[in-house]
Amino acid sequence: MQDAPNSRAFARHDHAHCAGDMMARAEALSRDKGLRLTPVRRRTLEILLEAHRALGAYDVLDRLSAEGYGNQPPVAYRALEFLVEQGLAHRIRRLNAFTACMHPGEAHAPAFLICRLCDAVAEAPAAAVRAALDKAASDLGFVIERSNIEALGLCPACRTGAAA
Amino acid sequence: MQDAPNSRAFARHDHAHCAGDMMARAEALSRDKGLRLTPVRRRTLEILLEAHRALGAYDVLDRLSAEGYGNQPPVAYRALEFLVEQGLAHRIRRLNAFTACMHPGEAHAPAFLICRLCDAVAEAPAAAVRAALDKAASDLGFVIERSNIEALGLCPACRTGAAA
DNA sequence: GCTATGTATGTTATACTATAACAAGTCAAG
DNA sequence: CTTGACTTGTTATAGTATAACATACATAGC
Ligand SMILES: [Zn+2]
Ligand SMILES: [Zn+2]
Ligand SMILES: [Zn+2]
Ligand SMILES: [Zn+2]
Repeated sequence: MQDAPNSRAFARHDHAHCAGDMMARAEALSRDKGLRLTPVRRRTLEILLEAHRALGAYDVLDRLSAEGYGNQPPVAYRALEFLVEQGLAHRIRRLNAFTACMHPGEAHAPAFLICRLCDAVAEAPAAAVRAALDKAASDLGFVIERSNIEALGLCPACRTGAAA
Repeated sequence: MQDAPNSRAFARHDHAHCAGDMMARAEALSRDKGLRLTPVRRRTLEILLEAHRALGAYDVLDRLSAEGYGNQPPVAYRALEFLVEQGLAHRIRRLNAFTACMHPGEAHAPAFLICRLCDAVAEAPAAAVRAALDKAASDLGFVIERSNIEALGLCPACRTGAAA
């Protein structure tokens, strides 16, 4: 059921462990905040974690419907929207896709690094980036509420492996 | 034919002058680089400049077709793609929209500040932001080729004018 | 218990965004 | 005037996202 992950977020790691850890954090977070991490929502998050790369809403929907959940777009979009709002997932606008957050709970304004060859998506720590952005905005009198910082390029593996 | 601009990029200015200036720059740039700034492409850029805010591809298409150009999506998408590739316009992914570049010719990695109330879009200087992003990427061994930096929030006018 | 209320899910239908593929026209070099 | 590169137009279709309504489920009062 699970695609072979073609991304390791730029570094080999014990993926089963990392996914399990994220789920545990998500459940703790839901308990603390009184959120309802229902079966569809939980399964959606698991799907994102298993894929370990950005998935389109319809990719998620395919998997959900194959497991007996609704098979219409709103089912996936609503679950994904919930996860994004709660900070458990992020939306990658450049890819029209979603990815599980790797630092749930920690307040963070992430930057995403997208490899154009292998489609890996890494969530880079971006406190400094966000600070610079806040500065640029406040110079114009603008107050930032949400931000999307996305970069396209080559991940370490693809950079050394291929010349394109 | 021209919408009342609801944005002034956060500052009053002589819009006719600013648009004319941008067109002049675009033509100079095209001459220098041997590009073909054809009627559709030129008109598309003018439309973006007149609107002075981000326009969807279909908004542009409506205007183009009303003026006798083709009325099918590829007409607009191709002209917009050309402008973006030549650095004469930018794509705002958060809005599925396009906006004329306010600094054509100058190498720049812009950040876009999008007001969620009045839809104004400002192109903020973001050299510092981009530098911080490059640093974050290189720490992970990632090489950035293109980036989208977009922020949603409140522009100065909407911040003082309304409490929402 | 039983109902009222809010929330979540399922479903239908449709709107919006984007591109593939091919045909026809334009332009400049040779 | 023919060739070849490029631009525009058109048809058709793919891909992304949401509105609106119906049903089911939970929890909290009564
Ligand atoms: Zn995150
Ligand atoms: Zn890669
Ligand atoms: Zn620009
Ligand atoms: Zn505003």
